[in-house]
Amino acid sequence: MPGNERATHVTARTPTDAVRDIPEATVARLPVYLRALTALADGGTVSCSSEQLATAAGVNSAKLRKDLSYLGSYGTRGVGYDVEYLRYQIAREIGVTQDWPVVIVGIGNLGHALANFSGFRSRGFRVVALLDADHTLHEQQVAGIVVRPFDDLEQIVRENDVAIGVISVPAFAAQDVADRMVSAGISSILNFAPIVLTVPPGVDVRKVDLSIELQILAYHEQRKAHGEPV
Amino acid sequence: MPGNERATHVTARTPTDAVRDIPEATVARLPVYLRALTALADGGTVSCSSEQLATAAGVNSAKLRKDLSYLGSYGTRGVGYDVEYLRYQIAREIGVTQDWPVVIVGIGNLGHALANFSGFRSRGFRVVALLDADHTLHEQQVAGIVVRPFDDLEQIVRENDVAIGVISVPAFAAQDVADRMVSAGISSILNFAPIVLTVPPGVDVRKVDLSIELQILAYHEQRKAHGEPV
DNA sequence: TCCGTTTTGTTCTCGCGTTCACAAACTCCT
DNA sequence: AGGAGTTTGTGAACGCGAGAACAAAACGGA
Repeated sequence: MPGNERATHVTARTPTDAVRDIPEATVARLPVYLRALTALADGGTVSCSSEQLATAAGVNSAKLRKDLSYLGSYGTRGVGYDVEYLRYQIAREIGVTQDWPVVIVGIGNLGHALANFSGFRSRGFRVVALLDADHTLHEQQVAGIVVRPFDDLEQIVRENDVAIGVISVPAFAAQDVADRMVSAGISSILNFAPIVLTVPPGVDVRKVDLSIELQILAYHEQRKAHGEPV
Repeated sequence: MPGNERATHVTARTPTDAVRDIPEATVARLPVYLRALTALADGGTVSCSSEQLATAAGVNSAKLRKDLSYLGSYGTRGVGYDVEYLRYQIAREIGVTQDWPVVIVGIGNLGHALANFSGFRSRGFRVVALLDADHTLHEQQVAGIVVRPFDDLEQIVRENDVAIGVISVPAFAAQDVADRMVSAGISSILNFAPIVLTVPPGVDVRKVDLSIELQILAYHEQRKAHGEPV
């Protein structure tokens, strides 16, 4: 995805700050590489070539090598990459060597699914709270975590130093939730509500939208059917 | 696909086929415009400028106009766009003026949430079947639809002319499900399993991956914290 | 009818991302 | 030790997308 217009990314950077900045397109692929490396490691693979890893990640090897080159030189020419070493380096670069605390707001069907999603814990995230405005849900346990009132947001963010929030409420409530999150100190939001969120500069928003994905598929599907009569 | 590596898009096009081909980046935004127009129409707005619509869709107006220009000239200079007319034109271009039949495979937590997702019906899709290999789920109703055995896939695809499949099974089962879908005749897949699917040319795959989205946020979050001490 | 105002549709330029192609560097074998 | 074979890391070319800027077209008022 060129540029990646899904993320509203605003970062203040000081001139002295000589941190390599990694292209957004590359950042979006690092998690894929990380997962592929984890799978290789689980399978007992100790070392791999860029070709192998690229295949596992579903990209071509030139792109993979260029992406990795932004992080540094972690391979050995003529040999390949040490799986465990590279895995750690990518995890460190992404920032998932320790767990990030996350709050989920909106415990409907989707919120349930998210709370139960095992990938959270295994991939560098920890759900510290489930919130919902509906008081009939409070005190209920979901995935071993008790659902609390939405108004507890500020307290929870403060106490757990939460930076990432997940919004899985209906569209009409999403902007309000986002506003409260931002004012509580959250600066990265993953939004499942089908609406365009407005947030101040410095806050990152990524959206996941089922109907958009389906409609993109529908477009191509229509093309196939139309282009060549089967 | 250079524009969007999330979709494996292979389309055979005949030389005589003079269908405008719309850039992938534009295709990905059309559903957003469609939604914004629907919201405007619901709010009673009859006509709007590119500026208004762009704001509602969260893009800048130049980009919006350029995107729309790929579809044709549906606006009036000095006036703007007729909301209902433009909405229909975009829906037609995407191919959601009629409903697309969809099957969902994997009725766990996420599958439940997807089955209950109201946006399906309202945005051009119709869930014709819920499938799961776990026979303890069969005969159960989810969102008013009875869960059927995975082995019914071929029959269902044939009888309902299904082109789009949704995969919400665990990662280890996803490739098998995809293979079965493809051989049953499905040519567009929305994959929620955290794995890279391999499919033959001509089949589109889009993936939705929660941990990847979170990890991208984590990367930027780490940067913010590191770059400037709050 | 004519002119000013508004807003679209399009052209142009710039920057980013992808890919190719190759030099550098490492291993292995003789 | 030296050469053949591998594989990484990167410089350069190319193509696509974003945004600015402007010409074309429609409307309204005098």
